[in-house]
Amino acid sequence: MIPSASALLDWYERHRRDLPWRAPPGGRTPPYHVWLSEIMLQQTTVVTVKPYYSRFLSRYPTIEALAKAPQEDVLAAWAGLGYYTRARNLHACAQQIAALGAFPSTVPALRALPGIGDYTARAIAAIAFGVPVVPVDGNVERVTSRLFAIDTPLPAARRLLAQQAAILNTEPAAQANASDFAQALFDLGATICTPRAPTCILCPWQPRCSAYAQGIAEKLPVKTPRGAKPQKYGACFVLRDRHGAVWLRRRPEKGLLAGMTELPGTNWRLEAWSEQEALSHAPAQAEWREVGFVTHVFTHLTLQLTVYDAQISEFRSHPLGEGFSCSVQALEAQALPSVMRKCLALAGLS
DNA sequence: AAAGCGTGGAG
DNA sequence: TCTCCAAGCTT
Repeated sequence: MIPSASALLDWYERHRRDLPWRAPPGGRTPPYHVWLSEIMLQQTTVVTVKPYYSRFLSRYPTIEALAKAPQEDVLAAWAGLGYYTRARNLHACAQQIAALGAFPSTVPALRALPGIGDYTARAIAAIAFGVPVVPVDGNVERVTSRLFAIDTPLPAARRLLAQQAAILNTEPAAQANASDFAQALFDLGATICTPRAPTCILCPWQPRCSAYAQGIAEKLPVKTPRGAKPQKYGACFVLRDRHGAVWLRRRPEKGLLAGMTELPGTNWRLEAWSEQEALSHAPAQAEWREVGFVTHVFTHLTLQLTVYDAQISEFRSHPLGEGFSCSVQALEAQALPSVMRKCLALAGLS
């Protein structure tokens, strides 16, 4: 039996979350805002996104303003949010859309843009343009797996769950209210059909939920466990001149933290570095002092950095490698990822 | 198509 | 401390 779309829409009308990128009932969020929020929300919580979203919109009120901005500035505005390829794709995407002259409104046209995959294309189409499609994100996968009691483990079950989710969309009420229906599914997953301890008592779809009937809602969806992440080691150097400025450099255009600003340092490897070996990678000869360690967990590795600091009189009187000088006041505007901000904080900066 | 790609918060 | 998680995309 197909759960009733109108039951969900009624529930949504009463319990919808008030979010910065969500228009009041009856209103419509501009596609630029929908798109920006969707990119920021990829693998990122609402609480984390909120301050970034409002800051980003004040800085780039229109997609044209974003398109014209230097990539460095966009990365700086994104610093701390993670998954920095999103920011690079966002910028490239803004330029493509600005060149088009209008925001694409169909799933295939959206899908062709950088940083927009199957999920995001459907989300923008449904939310901003009312196209009757269901965006299948983690919320919808969870809701669907419980509704139909699908215990095939993710990510193998992804296609099956997408097919089942499409069944939800066969009702006229769902198709006629595509924007609300999509967001209602998100809210159901975020507030009722939660990963742990779902509140099935309050769920508008509880009478039709197969997992609830079997008492296995909390066990779904099943996920294949992932392997342990390797531990890596590195060292970085906080070099200051007598004016207090810091020596920084830009990371390579590909790979981890691509294009972001960093402290100069060693590469990151599985084997720990001896002090002597680490210091041979220092940006200058100086009296280096070990400040301490920073541990940072990335998606696929754990990194331990040894932080050294030293002071010299003038940067230009030393043979420094690639890099640039940055005043302490200007650090905030740099595209410094969180791991680097931790290192700077340990050395007493920022 | 499996792996790479950030971060901070909750339990 | 540790594991899992949050509106996934790209190669």
